[in-house]
Amino acid sequence: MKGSKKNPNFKPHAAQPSDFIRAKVAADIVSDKYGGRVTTRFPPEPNGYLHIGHAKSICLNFGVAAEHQGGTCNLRFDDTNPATEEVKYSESIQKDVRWLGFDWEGKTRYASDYFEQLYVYAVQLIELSLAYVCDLSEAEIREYRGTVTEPGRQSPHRNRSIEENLDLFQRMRAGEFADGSRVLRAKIDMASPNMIMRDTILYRIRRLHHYRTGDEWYIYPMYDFTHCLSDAIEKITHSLCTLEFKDNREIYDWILRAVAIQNPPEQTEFARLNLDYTVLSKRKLIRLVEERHVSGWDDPRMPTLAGLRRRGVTPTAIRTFCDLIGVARTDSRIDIAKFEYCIRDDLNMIAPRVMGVLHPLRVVIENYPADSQEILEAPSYPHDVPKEGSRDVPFSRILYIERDDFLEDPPPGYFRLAPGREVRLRYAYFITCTDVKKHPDSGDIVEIRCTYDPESRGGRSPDGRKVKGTLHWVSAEHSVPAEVRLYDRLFNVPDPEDIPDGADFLTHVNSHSIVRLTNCRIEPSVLNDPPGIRYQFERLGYFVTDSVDSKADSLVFNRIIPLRDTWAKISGKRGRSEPRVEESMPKKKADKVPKHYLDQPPTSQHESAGVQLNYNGLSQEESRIIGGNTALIAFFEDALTAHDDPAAVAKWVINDVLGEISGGSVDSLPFSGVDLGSLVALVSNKTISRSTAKSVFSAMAVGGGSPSEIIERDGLTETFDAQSIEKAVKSTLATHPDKVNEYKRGRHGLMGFFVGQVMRETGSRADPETVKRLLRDSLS
RNA sequence: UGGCCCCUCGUUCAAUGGCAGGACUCCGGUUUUUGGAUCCGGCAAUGGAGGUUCGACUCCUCCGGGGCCAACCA
Repeated sequence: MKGSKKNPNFKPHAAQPSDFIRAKVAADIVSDKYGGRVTTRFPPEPNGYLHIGHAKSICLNFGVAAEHQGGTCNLRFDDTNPATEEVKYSESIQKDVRWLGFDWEGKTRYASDYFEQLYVYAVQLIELSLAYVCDLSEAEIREYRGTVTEPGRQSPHRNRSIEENLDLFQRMRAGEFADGSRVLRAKIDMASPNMIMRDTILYRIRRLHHYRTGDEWYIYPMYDFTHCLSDAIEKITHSLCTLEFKDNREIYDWILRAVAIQNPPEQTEFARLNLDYTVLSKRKLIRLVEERHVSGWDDPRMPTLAGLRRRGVTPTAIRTFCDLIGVARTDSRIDIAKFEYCIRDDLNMIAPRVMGVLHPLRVVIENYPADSQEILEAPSYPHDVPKEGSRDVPFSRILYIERDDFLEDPPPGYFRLAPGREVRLRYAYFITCTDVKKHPDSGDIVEIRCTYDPESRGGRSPDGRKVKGTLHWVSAEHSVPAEVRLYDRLFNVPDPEDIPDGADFLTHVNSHSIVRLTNCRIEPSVLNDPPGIRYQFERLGYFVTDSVDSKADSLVFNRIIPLRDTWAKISGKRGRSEPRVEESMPKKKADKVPKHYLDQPPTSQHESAGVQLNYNGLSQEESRIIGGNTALIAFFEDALTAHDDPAAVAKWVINDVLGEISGGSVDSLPFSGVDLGSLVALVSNKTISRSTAKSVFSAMAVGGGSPSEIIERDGLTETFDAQSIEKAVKSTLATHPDKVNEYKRGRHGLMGFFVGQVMRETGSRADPETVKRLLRDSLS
């Protein structure tokens, strides 16, 4: 309403519409459908925790609003089911949305705040004779509803008087009836092909304590009734939801129309997020928690925002990810690598570097005095990260390096430490391995003996000699002990929900998804930092202290994500130190080569359907298509009265008219069959070209009117003779010399481009065949 | 099986009926005191068959494949 409201999320330099939803919003602003207003909402039910799938919806709803001056996005709890909803969920959801970086206009909304208004709307529906109280039991209602292939039957209570319905509904509210004994239903159509529309249930009786309204209500509204009206109450303009609500759109519109909402909000559906190697359904997430496969909703392996936060993933990474994956109507499953990329990309720029050794191997620097030590200054960020800062790193005679940074018998391509080899200790010295000490019984390597080059302090040798390997390390004496938890994907397969009948998705949980390392050593500088800093442990990955278990005197780090590890890839190992899941299974994908497509002639199944039209020049297929639809037959025959050429008219009816109505009815068209017929006549007698006719057709589809009027109005009379086309061809070629060259070099696909340019220049009035001929002549 | 929706590189998102492009992955190379990051380059797609059109990823038909709907859940 008021464009002056300030929007905390407003991004003044919004990008161009980048998906179909933003395109629709932009179009609605141009057409001034809601007075230029954009109001969205994020409507969670407070019965669980938010996860990364919700993040997609949050980013979309808040994002779309933020991209328009004065745009707002409400946070509204869809709290109509007292059986499952709790304050703690409501609170955690608000916390998570804020953490993600969004804020909502004004107060938090609750559908439960609208219960009284909703009740009034329900009474209105009853008075309109569009709703009735039904006494059927739950099982009976199910039975009366029919199935997807059979129509349902009408409830025996469907035709109660308005007075009786009013009375009963009022008494339902007053608590006179038992739970489940009665419901309020919309009076729609028990034979509707859309199951949702078979007298949709609007209210049910529940003697339950609601976490906000307490014991005030005995009846609670259903989603389909509540959601559209809540949107209307909040003057939402664009109600965005996921694909599975597509069928519900019909009842959404039906209710708003029934109670005569002006400027009703419109629902648009988009595909929900699916991520490889994880599950995102509330039900499955609950099982992971309740059956103790994870430690809780905030287990760092969980895809919940709480889990991601504890893991150390940044809100920025999640928002970038949501931007990157886009919004569409295609069911999809995103490659987890994309998410990992976003996490690393953000952390690389913000995480200070420290050194930590996960699997310590003792190194003794033989020529470094035992009673000596020194402090090395190490930058906190590499040269390519534009941030300042450094920390002190102590060096001494006894060090730890990573166990797999030493190999007694290295394979080709390995350029870390090995007997006789020289490597660099990062920020410190060059060292050369002189000896290996093994356990007398097991033969395990227990210690490496090395010498260092005092001249190479800082990691550079004055004589210019190069070393290929650089290792991270800590001083044995100065480093601090820590537990480090390594996380991996929670499931072994890309799509854990895709399971054979009777199987359980839990059989796919990755038993190695957490590995606890308790002997790790971290450089002491971390003791100076407050908890919660996200570090890069150099050469290993990104880590953060665990917000629950880490204490000042017993550090616990979570690995957020490992660094990319090219060596692991080369050497055929996965990861650095922990068992990995088996390689990705091939994804399920439709068979690209249908095996039996030759089996059935295309029309065999439909020969008997509809009326077989009998006009000269119509193919069997054409007459079947038109004959299958009585409105279309009438339209077709109307057209014939204006232009008696069945073959030509049929092509327009089938290829253009059907395209225009896309599944709807010809009756909704703003022009008549006669108009179409006269348009075809103009093409047939060459008054206008076909391409001009296409423009005229589009204009007719938008505003109606007869072809001749439109041609007159828009000045589409044919004026393009060969000479003026020639001129347009010349100017087109002159403005695209580079394309001309490419064409002459053999890129003949450019012909379409040239034709398109000339057609545009002539306002689609030129004859394309002439254009093409002239172009070919000029380009040869 | 009735209705509705969807099908473009391995993945994902683009392309007013007119040059099939970007990102991630992968593969090379550059660079590097992180086998990270960077930079450069490369591989790679319109599910199939017909039709309309000068021209089809786009419009029409059929086939194939996938998804959603038969809670007093949302």
